[in-house]
Amino acid sequence: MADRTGQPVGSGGAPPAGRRDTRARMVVAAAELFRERGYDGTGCRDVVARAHAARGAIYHHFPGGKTQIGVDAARWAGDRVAQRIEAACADAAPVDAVRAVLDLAEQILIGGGGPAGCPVAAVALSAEDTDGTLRAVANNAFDRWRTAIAGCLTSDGVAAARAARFAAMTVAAVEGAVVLCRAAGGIEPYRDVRDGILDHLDHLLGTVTPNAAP
Amino acid sequence: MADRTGQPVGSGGAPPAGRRDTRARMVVAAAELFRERGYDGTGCRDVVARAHAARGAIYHHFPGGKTQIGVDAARWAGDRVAQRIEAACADAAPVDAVRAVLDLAEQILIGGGGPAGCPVAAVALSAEDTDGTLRAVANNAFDRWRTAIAGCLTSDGVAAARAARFAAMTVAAVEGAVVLCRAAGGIEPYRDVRDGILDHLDHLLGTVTPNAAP
DNA sequence: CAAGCTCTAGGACAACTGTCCTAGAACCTG
DNA sequence: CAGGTTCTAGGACAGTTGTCCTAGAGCTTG
Repeated sequence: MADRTGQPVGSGGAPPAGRRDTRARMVVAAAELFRERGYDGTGCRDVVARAHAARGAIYHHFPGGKTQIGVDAARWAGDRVAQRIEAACADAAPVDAVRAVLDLAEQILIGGGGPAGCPVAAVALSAEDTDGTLRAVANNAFDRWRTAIAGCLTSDGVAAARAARFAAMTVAAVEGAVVLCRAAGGIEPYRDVRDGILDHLDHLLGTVTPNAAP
Repeated sequence: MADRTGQPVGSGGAPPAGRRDTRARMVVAAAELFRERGYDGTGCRDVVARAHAARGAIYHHFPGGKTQIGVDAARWAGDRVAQRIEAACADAAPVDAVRAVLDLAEQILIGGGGPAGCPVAAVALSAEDTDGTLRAVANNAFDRWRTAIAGCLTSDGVAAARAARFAAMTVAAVEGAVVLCRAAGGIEPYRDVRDGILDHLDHLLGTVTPNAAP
């Protein structure tokens, strides 16, 4: 809803739309649309419309066409989430860090008014990506997320292989919960998935947290 | 590759394609294509081409158009998987049942030559599904899968709420692993996810299986 | 003010989409 | 074989898509 400078994307009803940050607005708009409607379900015209840009801006700012928009949007969204995960994992004990990551996921991917979705997953599932350009970007993001979570656990004494498995499972479960929540039309499936992950974390760390019912 | 009667879909190079099972062939072809290219990435013409059918067959057999093809394909694929999960959960101890489910997932969703994919998830992520018809079918399938897995655990003494969380987490993790494997272009992410789930299962059941390295 | 560059604005185009339509082949029933 | 039903075959159509293009607005520098 707000781009990286913090200013609103569309300042009111019908903004003049003639500033120099068109490219950045398009990246944000594309990430939002991919989240909502998927990569194949989003047209270049949808992107420029939401970004209040002109169609000519597409090939001026993104000579690589739709693919490059996908690359940039997935990279932007993936980096943004990675930074927040890394921040959450840097200065907290594993239990709190994972809890923060799960809250982050609920806030970014599941909740937020509209239906659940993830721009990185959307780009990874693109049908036209024959050369794997888009998938590579998505893979990079997933990798960063996993690495951050795993690192948080190993620094607390969990064995590296076990931490890697937990991190992979957590990222996969969250991405899968997006699909389940889409299908269910609500947030409930995520709640179960999140609590299941926390069950596992409790066992991993050998602690028992109060709000995990038997 | 083979339809529900067991006979090959296309008996050789260019079959005469004039039998009466056109509808069933189209459902199978649609499920395959949705798995490979997603719902929005698959055209009606792709479906009839793979099913060796004529374009007129679309609205003859599916008066509801593409949406109905999606409904039938997701229902068919979802039921098929549900039956196999239920069978695996009916006659085995939880450890073996979950292991069988995970092997099933690897075989159906992740492996199989081409890229990872799931027709049910593809239908759930459709962009045009404004009235929720497609999502309802997908939700139904996910629900059956979860219920079967959870039931297997509760019948072995695991508390119902905990079993439900584990089942939700397992289904979500597998669906998410499909996305991770798409992005990675290989099966490796799934291996970690699967072993993470088995770690959790070991703890849930209080056993220690030999091939789960620390 | 003049020249030059960056960027917006939207027309044009071929390819493709879902949908509907009519013709005729194939089959079943009498 | 006649009559009717079921299904295949593909043409037609309006709408959309990604892409490329030219025209000009707006800013920056001399």
